[in-house]
Amino acid sequence: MKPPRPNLSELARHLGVSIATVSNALSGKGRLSPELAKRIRDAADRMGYVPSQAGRALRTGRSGVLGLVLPDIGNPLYPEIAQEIERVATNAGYGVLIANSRDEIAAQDKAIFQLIERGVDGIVIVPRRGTTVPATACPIAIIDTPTTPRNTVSADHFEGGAQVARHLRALGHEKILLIGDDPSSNVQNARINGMRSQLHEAKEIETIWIVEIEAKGGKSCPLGLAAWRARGFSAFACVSDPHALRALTELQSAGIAIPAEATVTGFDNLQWSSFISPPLTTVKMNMPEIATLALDALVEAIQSREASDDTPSPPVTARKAAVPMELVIRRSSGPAPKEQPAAGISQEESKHA
Amino acid sequence: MKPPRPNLSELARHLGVSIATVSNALSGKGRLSPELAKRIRDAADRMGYVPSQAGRALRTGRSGVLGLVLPDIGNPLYPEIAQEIERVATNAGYGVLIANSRDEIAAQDKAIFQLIERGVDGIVIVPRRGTTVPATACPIAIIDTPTTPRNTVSADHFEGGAQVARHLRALGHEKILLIGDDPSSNVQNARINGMRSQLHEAKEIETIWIVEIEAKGGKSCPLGLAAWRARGFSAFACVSDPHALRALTELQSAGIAIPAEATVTGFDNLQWSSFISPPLTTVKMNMPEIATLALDALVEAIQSREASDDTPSPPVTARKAAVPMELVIRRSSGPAPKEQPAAGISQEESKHA
DNA sequence: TAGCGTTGATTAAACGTTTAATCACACCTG
DNA sequence: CAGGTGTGATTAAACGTTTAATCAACGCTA
Repeated sequence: MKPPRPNLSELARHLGVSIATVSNALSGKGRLSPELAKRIRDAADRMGYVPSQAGRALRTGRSGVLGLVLPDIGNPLYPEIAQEIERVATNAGYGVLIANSRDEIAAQDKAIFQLIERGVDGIVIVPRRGTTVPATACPIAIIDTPTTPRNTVSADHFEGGAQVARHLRALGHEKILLIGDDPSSNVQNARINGMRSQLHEAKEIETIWIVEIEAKGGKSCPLGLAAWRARGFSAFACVSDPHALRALTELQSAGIAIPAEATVTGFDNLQWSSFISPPLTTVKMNMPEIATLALDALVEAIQSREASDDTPSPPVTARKAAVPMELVIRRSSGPAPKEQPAAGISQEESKHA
Repeated sequence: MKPPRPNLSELARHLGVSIATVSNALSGKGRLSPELAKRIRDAADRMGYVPSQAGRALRTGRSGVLGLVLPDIGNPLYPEIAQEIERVATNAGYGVLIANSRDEIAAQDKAIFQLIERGVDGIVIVPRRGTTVPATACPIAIIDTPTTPRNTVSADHFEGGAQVARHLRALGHEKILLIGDDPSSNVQNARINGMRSQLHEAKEIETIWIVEIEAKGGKSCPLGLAAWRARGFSAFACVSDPHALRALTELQSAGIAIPAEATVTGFDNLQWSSFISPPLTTVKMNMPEIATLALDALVEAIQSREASDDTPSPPVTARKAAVPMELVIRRSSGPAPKEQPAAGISQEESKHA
């Protein structure tokens, strides 16, 4: 009842062989007879041997752990990223250490440093908007936007925006309001630029930023969308599902029917977007592929670093930098209403099922 | 330009002292003159010394890493938990390794095992509904519900439910629909039981489970809430914000005004719940305190385990098992409508601002 | 039969840290 | 001045693994 956790020497002693032989048998590296190898492997899992990561890490210089830096774990956008990174990493034999940069400019660098201190073999970073990732001694993959200077791989936010815009044009919308949250976000700008790229012939395109509105109206204040509707804007294209949700409920509770009287679209296909009423038209990232590309590149860099020096090097590059997004058409988007409502229309009028 | 990562012996050689002295100076453990200690510390961070976790872990037997097992990282409920655990753990000098049990019954055990394999010092588990956590060789904290047998600490979901119910009663609601997702969830049952505990004198209380409705109607199908409204149910109390969102939008798009004609409440105070229209009345967990309690207990267990044996022991117990929840009253809840609408009412009628 | 290549196993060093044990030395005390 | 007490530093072992180097034994060939 002494050793609930045998180690290599325990095993070796018990079997009457050397430590190296046991190590070789379990890793399949050295030369040894097949029958002895099998005998050792059997004994190993009979005795419940589990290798010490610490010992291995010390010897090999690699910990088998990757770091994941997220701007704000609480933000509903990132869990899906975390989920996929974790899945792919686990498949590749890596553990994932999380770090939260809490959306603060300094916290990101500190988080990265702490991960390195913990001995991670590589880091995946979803950068806080507008920050630059410091050069580090271990390989780094950056997931931001395809046009961000040192980006490794990301969704093609621009093309995703273009898809939304084409969808809205096909539905006949002429006056479209683009709703962003923060103009300093690379991702949001890419999406908005993508939308604008397809809307040159539209009658009127405007962009509003929620942080600017909230700076005046206070946190969670109304966005005044009913007024935009009254001015004839029939489509409200948001840079993320939570904002679409905000728009959708604000319009609904102002008595404007979706999609009959106004169209609302989002981005990211968050879990609840499919079961609200009406279900939200949105754009989905191919996170499994993004995660796979990022981690493939990262793992390759880690392995090639093998016996090399470890001077800071630029972020790794993936086989493909931009992964297409997928437009998910649901019922929150519909044909532009025929009649242009007169300006100053009351919220109470014009109601259909 | 050779050594971007000096180690203790490098430092020692450079300073002309022994390795042990350097170690002592940096840890403040042994006996040495203050001025030498300072000289060593200065040199250490001038040369950019960063200790090897691997070496330390091997020697001390502790990795400084905790594992966090979540049922489904993609679920919007868990990120906040992850965020707070990460925060508290970082403050306590621990790293957090995440593991996803993907809501599968087997994956949870595998995830736990993998964490142990990676050498974590302790594990925080938010158990998948209805599973039992296996006994392990390292300390474990379980966050589920206060009444779950081996629970360490959690929000007082029952009392939270009671608060919602008292709020609804105070508003005059007599016919209340409780909306759950999955009856096998401990948390959801606790919340529902808590609500029921305060509703004995109410006229009519019913509970519906979304998984059962979807089993018939398909994923994301309507819940048929307008019909319940027509039967006179004026309050729809959901076990989580996403379900409340589903209910709220379903009612709104059926032309039922919130809160004038129906009240909707949720749980968990997710980020978007404050800025939808109307803002959602919900109940908030005190995650910072829960995380603190769980980690305090865990860290204490880790330290007391010091030189002790490492036979499996039951989950750690916290100073306080149930942390009160906080009712957040917003505009989605309002007084019960005066007139009881006649049965079979059409969705089109009875509309106010 | 001496020499050689191959096979199957062992020896020993190394990774970087912590820490108990030791040591040299100076200072006090009886 | 012998013996005891601190002080400030060093020595050396240990954690568990990987792996290059070594070695014994054996079957071949020359």
